[in-house]
Order: sequence, then structure tokens, then C-alpha cells
Amino acid sequence: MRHSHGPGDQAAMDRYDAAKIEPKWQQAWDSAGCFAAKADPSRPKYYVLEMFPYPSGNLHIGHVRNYAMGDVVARYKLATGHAVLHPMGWDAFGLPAENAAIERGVHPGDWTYANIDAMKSQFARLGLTLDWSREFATCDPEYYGQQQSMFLDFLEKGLVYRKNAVVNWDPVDMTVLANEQVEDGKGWRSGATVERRELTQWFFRISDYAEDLLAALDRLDDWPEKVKSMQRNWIGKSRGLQFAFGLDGGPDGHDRIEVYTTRPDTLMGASFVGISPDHPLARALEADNADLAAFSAECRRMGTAEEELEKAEKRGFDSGLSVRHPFDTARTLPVYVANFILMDYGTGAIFGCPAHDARDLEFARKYDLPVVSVFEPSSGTHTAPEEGGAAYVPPKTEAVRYIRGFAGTEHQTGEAAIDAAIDFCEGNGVGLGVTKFRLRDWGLSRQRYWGCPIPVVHCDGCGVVAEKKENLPIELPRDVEFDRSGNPLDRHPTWRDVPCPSCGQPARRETDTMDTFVDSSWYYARFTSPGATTPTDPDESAYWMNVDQYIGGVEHAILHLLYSRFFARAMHICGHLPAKAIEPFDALFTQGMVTHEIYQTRDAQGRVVYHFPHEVTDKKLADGTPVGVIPSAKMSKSKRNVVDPVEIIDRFGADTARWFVLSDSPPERDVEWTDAGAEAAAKHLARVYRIALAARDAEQAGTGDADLRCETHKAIHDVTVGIESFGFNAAIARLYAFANTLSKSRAGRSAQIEAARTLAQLMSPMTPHLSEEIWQMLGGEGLIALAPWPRADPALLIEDEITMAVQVNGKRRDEITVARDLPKDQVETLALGSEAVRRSLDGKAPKKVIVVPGRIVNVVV
RNA sequence: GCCCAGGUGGCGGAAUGGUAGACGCGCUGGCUUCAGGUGCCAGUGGCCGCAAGGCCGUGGAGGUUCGAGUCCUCUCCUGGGCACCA
Repeated sequence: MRHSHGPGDQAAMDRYDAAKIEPKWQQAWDSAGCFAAKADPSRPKYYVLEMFPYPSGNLHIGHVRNYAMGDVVARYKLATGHAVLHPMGWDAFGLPAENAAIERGVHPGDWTYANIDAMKSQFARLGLTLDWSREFATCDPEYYGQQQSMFLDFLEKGLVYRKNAVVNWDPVDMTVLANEQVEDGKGWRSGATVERRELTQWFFRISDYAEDLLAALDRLDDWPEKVKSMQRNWIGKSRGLQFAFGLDGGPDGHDRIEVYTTRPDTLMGASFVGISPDHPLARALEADNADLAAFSAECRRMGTAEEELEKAEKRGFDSGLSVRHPFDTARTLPVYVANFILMDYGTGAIFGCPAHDARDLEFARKYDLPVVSVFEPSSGTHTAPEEGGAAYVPPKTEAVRYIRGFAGTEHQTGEAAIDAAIDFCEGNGVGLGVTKFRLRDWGLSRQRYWGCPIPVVHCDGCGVVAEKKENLPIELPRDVEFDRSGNPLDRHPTWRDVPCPSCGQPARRETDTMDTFVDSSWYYARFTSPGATTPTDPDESAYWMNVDQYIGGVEHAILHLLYSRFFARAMHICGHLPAKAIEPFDALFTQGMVTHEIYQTRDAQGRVVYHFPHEVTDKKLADGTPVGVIPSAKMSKSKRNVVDPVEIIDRFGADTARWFVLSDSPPERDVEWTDAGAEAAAKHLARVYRIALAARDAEQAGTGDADLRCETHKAIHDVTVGIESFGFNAAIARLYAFANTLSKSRAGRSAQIEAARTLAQLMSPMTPHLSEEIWQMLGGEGLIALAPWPRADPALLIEDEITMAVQVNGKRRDEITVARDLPKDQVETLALGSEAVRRSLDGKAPKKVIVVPGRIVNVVV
């Protein structure tokens, strides 16, 4: 039961009541339509975007932080006269919907759209400046139809192609599994041993752009270094030597093995050659070697996840073949099929140099192969690997002494030796220096229902035929069943049957759908013209692109952001984005998580039991059982350390939630959610409201009007700098300080009202509802959301008097207050005259006095 | 192993090479209130001291500087990312 109010909406509350004011102002913004993005040539444009959410049905507190940050930026840019685009949509395709269908019998579409409705109403309570008129979900046929149309454009430009690739195949569920669905080599649902199976799949030619995607990172000045370096590593550019070993006694057509090495300088230490089980030679040998076939089959049973390969023991199978060393043809090296060599990287074959590679050494010791050092430290001693030491792998930049080098000088760095070795080899007709990238092409085929259908048709006569654009969108059929294993599209009675777009004969529709990363690789562009009948509208994308500020979690540092960068390039090639948009995100900010303590007890069997925060008071359960407290960690349902934003908003209001998630930590770092902190935030907002009431009711005349004005302008300056530099926590700290100043001020009414209105404005990006309420109460014109941002008067920022610390030998002894522009020598005299300074000097004569104007005086003896 | 961030009060965290600990939480004391998620005032790094004041203090060890949390060298610890990548 809330207390009563004065009559009518215009009367101010006597107490801050979030539940009362928040819906009111949300409605006011809504009916003023102030957040609908409108192109306006008279203003600079600003596109702020937060990574759109997966519609799980529940907003979590991490979302609140993410969107609160974007909203601060959006509101600030709005107030500083920008035409702001701040859209929101849904990353709505993907596995959870299919899982829900399997587990609960709901249709993935119904489940998804119901979740979107639920989440949208949760969003509404946050009071964000979102332009909902541009909303779309990636599972809307209008959206994915345009995606299909772009797929066809990409196909025409050669940006998509088909090739065979290995997938995780669950033989019981008859389905392809994502890496995360494979646990210990078993399918997560069926428990069946997962096989590696080769399927023909669609790929984007992202690797053709590896060099460009790498080089362009250097120009992304407003991206975090961390993200750029993660992308650099992922792209993985390397320079090395590719050459062939002559093979003796191989099967027909196999008289050489191509290898790639980044360490050609270690060639004289080579003691074996390893090839991937998927290498053509291994496949040829398998045919009449049952043991090898069994070994390879076992290797293939491992998942395709790299971590999994990593954990596996390094094993090899001696093929019985051998190759000749290129520089010493009398020497032969055995050829092993090895489980740790990937067909996808380099040539699928390596030479092993056990002395200078830990993995090769492990392998050599296991199979009793020679270990031959090529170089040793330039100085000092070390235990050579041949004498039981570890593999010697110094940084490539370190100079070492080559004992079996064949190019360059005796003492040189690895880098120099590699270059010399490549030159030498090329000069002697042994191989070629080549640059390779770790980045592989992006496989987009998914053997699933709830994704964007790939718009091609398989015709017995014409092969793979692109669908006609006028037939788009190729919509997913609604009548599907999830009660059996496999892809529902595959066994749909009619959906697959279509005439060939080319010859008209009966043909089959492709039943694979697209990876959901495709959906999220261009949504930012679609927001510029969500209703267009082409993927984008040239005028709109020319006006709104690029995204000026993109905000999201660092977990998307690599894939989503790299794919989007590729996609923007591809869209440009097909005429869907202007050249300036090939790097679609001008500035990127990666925000930290919201964490929470974890509470646990143990049951009778000693198993850990987790407890919700609301069950715990003073580190005890209701029945008095003491609770173990584990330091803050990422919120997770299983750990029960989650806070529900809806509950928080019910209890404190959206402004409090927004204020708190921004206040306690720098935005790029994690913030710990604490109940005490949230309560403190709520109390502070209530206090700000009281301060505003007090300003309204202040005496007409008071003292310190000028001082309060100066303080107000200093606050404007500091808060503005804080917001512009993403120092939201610093801006909020400054707002606390300013509120304290105002509450203590004895200034007259008009000065106080001006200060309180400014306080409300400066807070409005974080606490928009409260700010509107105060603005209205204090007679502000129109909506605060549309009011121009206050400007600090530089003249008011300058202090007449300043306090300077006085040090003796670098230790603070006193402080003096002097006129701002007092000449140095007079400052010096004042400092030396200080009682405390004289005491510290203890009669000694100062050797030197350093005066830093406006800052400090240091007396040196 | 490699690459990034970070180590500052009881806690979250501030500090263009210039008064370390802003601001908040917590805590202590006082006042206030129809005790309605109270409000206000004061204090709060450690040690010594009644106080004035002094000494110590930003993971550790050195260094540069009139002056170092900040710069340099070495080192320890924590968090994150990457990796059978040839």
C-alpha cells in the first residue's frame, strides 16, 4: 500500500516511488515517439548497438548491464543533438528451440515467439531508448528471406562453395552434433559414440580474406587491443617452407609427400614424417592394411573439437614406408600415420624434429626415433634433448648457435635462420616459401530444422541449382515432428519435393539450414532499413552505417565479430553495403559480467547443495544452518547465484537497477551484484529526490549561490567527460559527490533549482525516469530526454584559490592555500614560511625548491 | 608453453609522474522519526600517542626522479584468451 498523492498528475510525490513514476514516463516517451530513429541531415547521426539477445524468455541481469550501457550512450547522444539509431531485435534461430520441441512438444516457432513476447515486456520495464519500430527476429521469413537472397548473390560471386568436411555424427540420433554436444566422445543425448563423418557442406570463403581481415585490424583504433589480438591469433598468419620428401615404395601415384613447416631451419634434425589419418596417402594405404584401417578408424572416432584432440595421447602407426631427406638422400625417415596431425592445416603432413618440438619429442621417445639437435644456446649450458633434456624451443627472436644449420651464419636468431633456410631451399629447388593462415573457411551447413534454409535445389540432371529469387523466401514448413531422430526437414513428406529451377524436372530441396552465426553477421545492416524488399536500402545504409558504438560481451570477440567483418565485405561486393561499411563497427566496447557470490551447504551424503541468495541471511539458512560462501562468479542457474532483473525492478525500480550495474565497477570489468549495493543505490535515488524537493522548497535568498554554480559546472564537466570515455562508474561517483554538495548548500532557491535540474539531467542517461520526474517538478521544459545536454562554462571551472601540498624531500608536511596565479617565488616564500615546513627542515638550508604551479611545492635539502 | 589483463583499506573501487585511498558498501559514535525498506551529522588504512604530531603503507626486490600506485628491470600471485597449428 503506497501512500496517497496530491490531486492530479502534476502534483509531485512527497517521496520517491519508482513503481509510480516509471510506467508513467515510459508511456510519455512512447507517445512522444522520441526514440524512433529519423534521418536528419541537419544533425550528425549516431548508431549505437548492443549485441542482440537470444530469446531465451528471460532477461538476465547481464543483459541489464549491457543495455544500460548502450542506453547511457544513446541518451547522451540524443541530448547532444545527434540523430540516434538504437534498435533491438532477436537472434532467434538455434538449438534451444529444437530442444524445447523435443522435450516439451512445443513447436520451435511458437516457443520462440512466446519467448520474444515475454522478454519484450521485460525490456519495456527498463525504460530504454529503443526504436521498436525496427524490431525483427532472425526467424522472421522477411529477414531470413533476404539472407537467402544474399546467399544467392554470394554464390554468384563465388563467395560460397561446397566441399566435403568432417562432422561429429551421432549414429543413434542420426544427426550432426555441435562440438559442445559431444561429451567424452559421446553424443550428449543418445550417449552413442560419436563418429567423424564426411559430408558435403557449404562454406564461405572467409579464408580468402584472411590477409585483409588481419591487416584491417590495425585501423580499428576504437576496438579493444585484447579483441584485436585474439582475432590476430585466430587468423594465425605464418610464413614457412613447403616442400616434398621423395617417397620410396609408396602406392601408385604417391611418390612424394608434401609438407609445410614454419621451422625449415630444423630440417637437419628431422627424424620422421607424420601424416594425418585423412591424408590421401594414409587412405590409400588403408585399403590393404587392416591394422592401419583400424587405427585410422579409431582416430576418426575422436571428436573434431580441438580440445579433444589435445587431450588425446599422441599415437602413431608406422606405415612401413620411408622418405629420403632432401639434403642427404642417403638418409631415410620413417613415415607414421599420427593422430595429432590435422588434414585441414598445412598439407596434412609434417616432418618431426624431436629436439626442438615438445610434441615431436614425446612421439620420438615413444617410438624410439632418433633425436638430433640442430642448435643449442649461444651461451650457458643445457641438457641436450638427445641426453634426456627437454625439447629446446627458444623464442624465434633469440640468437642461438647452429650446430646443424645449413643456411646463414652459425650464431643467429631463429627468425634469421628461417629466412635463410627458405632462401637456401628455394635456391636449391627444394620447396617454396609460403604464407599460410590458420583461419579456415566457415562451414555454414547445419543439419537442423530451426535455421535459415539454404536456397538451393539438387537436380539429378542439373546438379546443384540456385533457387530463383522470386521464389524466396524459402520458408520452413510448419508441420514438422520432433519425435524421431534426424533432421525433420529431411523426412518431411512434401517440403523437399520441388521442380528444378533450371530444367523443371522433379528435384530435391536442400535440407540443410544455415549456421546461426550467419543470421547475426548482418543484422546490424538490416536495422538501417528493416522493411526493405532488398537486404538493405542503399540510402539508409549509406546514412546510418557504420555502427558508431557496438557493445557486447567479450565472448563474441572472435567468431561473431570476425564473421561480421567478413560478411560486411561480402555484402559490399554484392552491392548491399557501401565501401565505408566493410568494417561495420567503428568502435567496440566489451563489457564485463555481473557476478554474484555462491552459497552452498552439504547434504547428508556430503554432496554440495546450492542455495538462492534469498534463502540466505547472515550466512545462514532459515533453519540456522551455516552456509559456505564462495567468491563471486558468473551467474549460473545450476549454482543458483542468479538475480532476476524483474524481481529487482519490482523491488527497487528500473532506475535503481540501471544505476547499480553501472556504478560499482569500471564497465569493462565484472561487477559483483550485492543486495547491499542495490539497496544503497535505491536509497541514494530516494535521497536525490528529497534533495530536489528541498531545492524546490528552499528559501528565496540564501548564501553561496555563486559557489553552487561553480560546483554545478564542475560536475557538468566531469560527468560529461566520464560518459564520453565510458567511465560510467566515475561519472556516477561524481554524481554522488555533486548530490552531497547540493544537499549541503544553503544557496537561494533559484540557484538550488538550477543545480537540482542539472543534477537530474546529468543523471538522466542512467536514471531516466527519476530525472524526468525531477525535471517536471522543477519546471523543466518538455521532456528531459529531449532537453539539450548542459554545457560547462569554462570560466566557472577555474578556481580563484587553490590548495597546494608542500613537501620536504618528497614527504608531505603541510598545505597552503594561494591565489591561482600567485607567482612562483611568492609561493616558494609562503611554503618556506610554513610552521610545519620549518620544523621538518630542522634548521637545515633548503638546497632547492620545486614549485609546480597549481600542484605542489617540494623543498629539497 | 605463448599472448593479454590485473594485484591499492574489512569490501567494490578512485588517482594527466605531483596531498594515495575520490565515490559507494560496511563499521563506530551521536541526533532524529507517525521505526512503514528511516533520515541527518561526525568519524573510519595500519602502528605509536591524551593530544599536537610522528613512523609505516599501493604483491615482492632493485632502479630512474626533487617527487613513483603510475616509468624501467627482475620476480611472485590471480583472472582471461589461445594452442597437438607443423
